[in-house]
Amino acid sequence: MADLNFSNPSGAPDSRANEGRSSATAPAGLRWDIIELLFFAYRDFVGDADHELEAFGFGRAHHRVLHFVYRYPGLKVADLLDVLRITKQSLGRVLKQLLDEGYIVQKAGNNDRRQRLLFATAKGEALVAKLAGLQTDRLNRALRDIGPSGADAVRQFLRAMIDRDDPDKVLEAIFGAGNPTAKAKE
Amino acid sequence: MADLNFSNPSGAPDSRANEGRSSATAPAGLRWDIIELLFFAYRDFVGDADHELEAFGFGRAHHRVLHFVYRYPGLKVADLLDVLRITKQSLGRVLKQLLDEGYIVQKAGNNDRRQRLLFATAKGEALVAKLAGLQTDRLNRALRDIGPSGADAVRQFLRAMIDRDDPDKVLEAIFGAGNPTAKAKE
DNA sequence: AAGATATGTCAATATGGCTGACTTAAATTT
DNA sequence: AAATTTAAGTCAGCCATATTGACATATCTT
Repeated sequence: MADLNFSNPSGAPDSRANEGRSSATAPAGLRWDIIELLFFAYRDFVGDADHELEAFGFGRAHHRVLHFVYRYPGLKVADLLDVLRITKQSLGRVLKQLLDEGYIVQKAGNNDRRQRLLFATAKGEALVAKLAGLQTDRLNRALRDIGPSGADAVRQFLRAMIDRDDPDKVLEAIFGAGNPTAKAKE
Repeated sequence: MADLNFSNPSGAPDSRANEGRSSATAPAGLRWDIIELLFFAYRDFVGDADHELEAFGFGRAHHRVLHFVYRYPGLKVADLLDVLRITKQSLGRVLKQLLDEGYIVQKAGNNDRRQRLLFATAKGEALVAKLAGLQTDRLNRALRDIGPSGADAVRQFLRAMIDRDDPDKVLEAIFGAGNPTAKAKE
């Protein structure tokens, strides 16, 4: 195999992997370690679902749509656009497939019959629960060792990573109601 | 604006947002909350860099390449393919741009002159450090409130989220040497 | 009646993935 | 020395997912 380490076969500069800080900018050092851990953790986290989705001929985009429609039944198309931060045209393609194949249904709003309120069907629920199950398995494994207080720290960390200006409907639901966080909504 | 809540304008099923468990699979409930927090946290985390990259005419793919080349100087093309889990052809396009525009240079390996070892130039370092600075700012904000033990929990959680079978060179560096667990690294 | 809004759709384009086939140069094996 | 394997690069084309701009339709608001 040769050369499996990062030793320096060409006399070039040494690895910066363990520097802990860069010479370039931040006074207290850049958080290279967490930046990379987030990259790999998220890659493998979504990989669980990606693999399963292939069998259905779906991609990550279908998963995101189905997930939020299942979780927030009656979501409007406009809400979904806010949450996913994509354009109507991009959503249209994916949503049409999910509708055509019976994972989602639309109902006209009662107050405003222009609106198309979205709901997951039983078929849609089954798929989204299967995917969430895979991801939950990984999360449970990762949370097992750090205890309840660690899990709380993780939740608090993730919440604090999210932009709070201009929240969409889903974020309002997450941060608004029964979910007071470190500082709540401020 | 109308209808800013998730109340039920069409008599449809209630929101599942606060269920805590699904009727579908997992015995102890699916971790919907963390699944969603991860989605939003990662979306905003990479959004910091994405926005800045636009000004350079680069995309997320360029960032990933430049990041790992900077962090692990002398990385071979084959290593990069393992880490990013993309094909040679996909990498080729972005790598060529980064080479042409002077963010990365290649050197032939000493032991094996077929290899092209990759190094970030000063120009490349400046860009990658700028991007890491933006992401570090967000991380610092998020970690500030949970204290050192919370930060350790987050690190431990993220490490446990990553697949350990078939690790690439970078993961070997992260998990192998001076990084027995959530501690050390300094 | 006029205007604004919610959704859907057309056409064109870009990015970043993919596969398969092939070349070149250099290392390794026989 | 010759054959094979390996590392990298490239060509050609395909697909998924994103983009913008323009426009149609139905419906709500004024």
